[in-house]
Amino acid sequence: MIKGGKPGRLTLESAKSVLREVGMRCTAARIAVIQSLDAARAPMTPGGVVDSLCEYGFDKSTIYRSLTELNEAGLVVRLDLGDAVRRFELLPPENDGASEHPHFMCVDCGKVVCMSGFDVELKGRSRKARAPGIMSEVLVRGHCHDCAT
Amino acid sequence: MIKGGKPGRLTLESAKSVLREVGMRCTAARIAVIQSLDAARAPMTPGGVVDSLCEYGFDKSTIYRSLTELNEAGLVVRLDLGDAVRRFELLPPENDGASEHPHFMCVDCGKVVCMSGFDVELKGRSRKARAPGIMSEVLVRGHCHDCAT
DNA sequence: TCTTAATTGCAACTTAGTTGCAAACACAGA
DNA sequence: TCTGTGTTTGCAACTAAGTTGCAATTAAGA
Ligand SMILES: [Mn+2]
Ligand SMILES: [Mn+2]
Ligand SMILES: [Zn+2]
Ligand SMILES: [Zn+2]
Repeated sequence: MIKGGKPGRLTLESAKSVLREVGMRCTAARIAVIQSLDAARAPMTPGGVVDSLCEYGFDKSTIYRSLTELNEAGLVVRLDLGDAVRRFELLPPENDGASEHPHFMCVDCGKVVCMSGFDVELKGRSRKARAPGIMSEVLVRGHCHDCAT
Repeated sequence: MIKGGKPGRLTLESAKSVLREVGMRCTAARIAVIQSLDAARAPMTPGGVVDSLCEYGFDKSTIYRSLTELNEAGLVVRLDLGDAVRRFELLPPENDGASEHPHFMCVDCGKVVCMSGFDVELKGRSRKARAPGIMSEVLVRGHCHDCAT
């Protein structure tokens, strides 16, 4: 439970404790990356994180490395949302696996939405249709309400 | 209806007629791209097409341009399958829209499978859950049967 | 405070994809 | 079949994202 933070905003202290919990050193770059991801309402591209933090003097290689490390540590998920760019999303604290959810991306405006309230069902049209594997992540592309005519 | 071709293989003549139907000139590069996509059993990355055709002397810029043009002409769909690489897939002749289907990509081995026999249903967990837009393309990621332990 | 391994900034590098332009080409019409 | 014209190509140079090696800096435990 985070105290003193605005809703949806990690405090400096909670960002630090989240790093310590996974055995990573608390560095300015990692904290900045976590806070940048936390401030965003949708998954961010690496370039977006770089843009948002380079102006504070962080190097792009540091940011790329931080994103990779945070992902390997399980604090951040790396999403492949299908516009030829990777995106990173900060997992909620005490992630119990329930945070997996489909994502929607608008093919017109590029907007990405977390479909946290949705389940996905794949149904074979014929009896013999067999799924090619075990589903772990779903991406839906289409036209968002703003872009649908 | 194509005559004289092996199943699933476009003849030279049918590749040409497909180009003429959409008002494009029949050039060696475009025919080669169409045949390369046709020979593949799964959507191809631009790099894959480049690799398969560069050795015959085609330039990579020509191949990239051909893929874009074939896509704009509606002969080829461009899929964004979520590994930060675009893929291209030749549409079947007399495409009636029924060729839209979900795709599966294995997060371990990268294999891509066309899930032509499947429908996707998105169900909101609560009554108020509203889809963020109109679904047009679905990608499922996961572990294929070969890679699942 | 000191020590040491982890992390950073930098600059050079890699690789996919794009672009401008002159030469080559497809094809409609003669 | 030949020709004229607009289209397409190959080339080489370029752009932009992401990666890498390494010396300098820093976090954190002793
Ligand atoms: Mn999400
Ligand atoms: Mn397909
Ligand atoms: Zn939109
Ligand atoms: Zn696999």
